[in-house]
Amino acid sequence: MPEFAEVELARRLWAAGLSMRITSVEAHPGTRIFRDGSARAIASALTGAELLASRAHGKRLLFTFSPPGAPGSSRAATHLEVHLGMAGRLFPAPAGYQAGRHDHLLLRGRSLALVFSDYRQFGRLVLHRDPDPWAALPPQPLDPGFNLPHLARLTSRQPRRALKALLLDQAAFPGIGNWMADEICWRLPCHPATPAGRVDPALLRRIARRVCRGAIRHVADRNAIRHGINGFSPGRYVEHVPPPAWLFRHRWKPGGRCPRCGSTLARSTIASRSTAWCPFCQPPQPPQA
DNA sequence: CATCATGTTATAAT
DNA sequence: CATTATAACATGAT
Repeated sequence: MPEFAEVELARRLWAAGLSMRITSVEAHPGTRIFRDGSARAIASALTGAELLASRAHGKRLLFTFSPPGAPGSSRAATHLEVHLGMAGRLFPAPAGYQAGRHDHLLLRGRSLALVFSDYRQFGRLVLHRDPDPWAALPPQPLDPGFNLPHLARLTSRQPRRALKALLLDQAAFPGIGNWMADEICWRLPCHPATPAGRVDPALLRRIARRVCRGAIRHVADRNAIRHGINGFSPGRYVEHVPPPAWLFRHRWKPGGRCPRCGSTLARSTIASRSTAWCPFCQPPQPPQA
């Protein structure tokens, strides 16, 4: 499920445990979540550690922990990288929370527990020992480096590539997923199969940034306020969603209509993902610049 | 029972 | 080599 804004929300929810010392760790071994390492290695690295920092980049999360034991220890910090896959969630829970069937990692502290839950197990947890495992990452849509020359490079690099495929490329648009990609295409407005070379890079930059900011406001900010850091209620995945003026609210409803012109939305598979668009606002474009 | 789902990756095909 | 399609992953909702 998680795209840019849901990932940011997940980061904020686990940030409820900042400066908390992990007294015990429960990690279900044998699930795919730990396929890049081992549940035991994570448990032993984090037991006794303190949560120092959290970062998010695109759909990825990085939580930094002190080395287990004394604060003055010379051992390097440990980083836990989290990817939520299609159905992963992070949430804070009461200290005595009992792990459910799909809760794969619990970090227990004195006052609360941090939980990673993922019923589909497409997510993953990876341990990093490097001082900076995120040394070189592409600019995100809201970063300063996401400027016009950068966008011009993205659209001209592979001019024949479908716009939607470019939007889903995490090296180009970190954090953009299936619903945000459709939202951006709809607002441009461009048919999702439009060749990237035909898209105005300045417009693409502006709309992508606008959709990201809106998603943060509607999905991360409001849910974080509602949950509160002491609320603990994991709640449903999305309680607050973008308003009805967004394509998001209509795209999967049978007979859903374009919020702008009222046309019945079209849908089919583009860039191997199911895609919705307005046939009137986003007519197909011939593959030529 | 069949289909689909806010994602990634390995592999095959073009 | 580069782009694109497909299958696989595990579970729940419709």
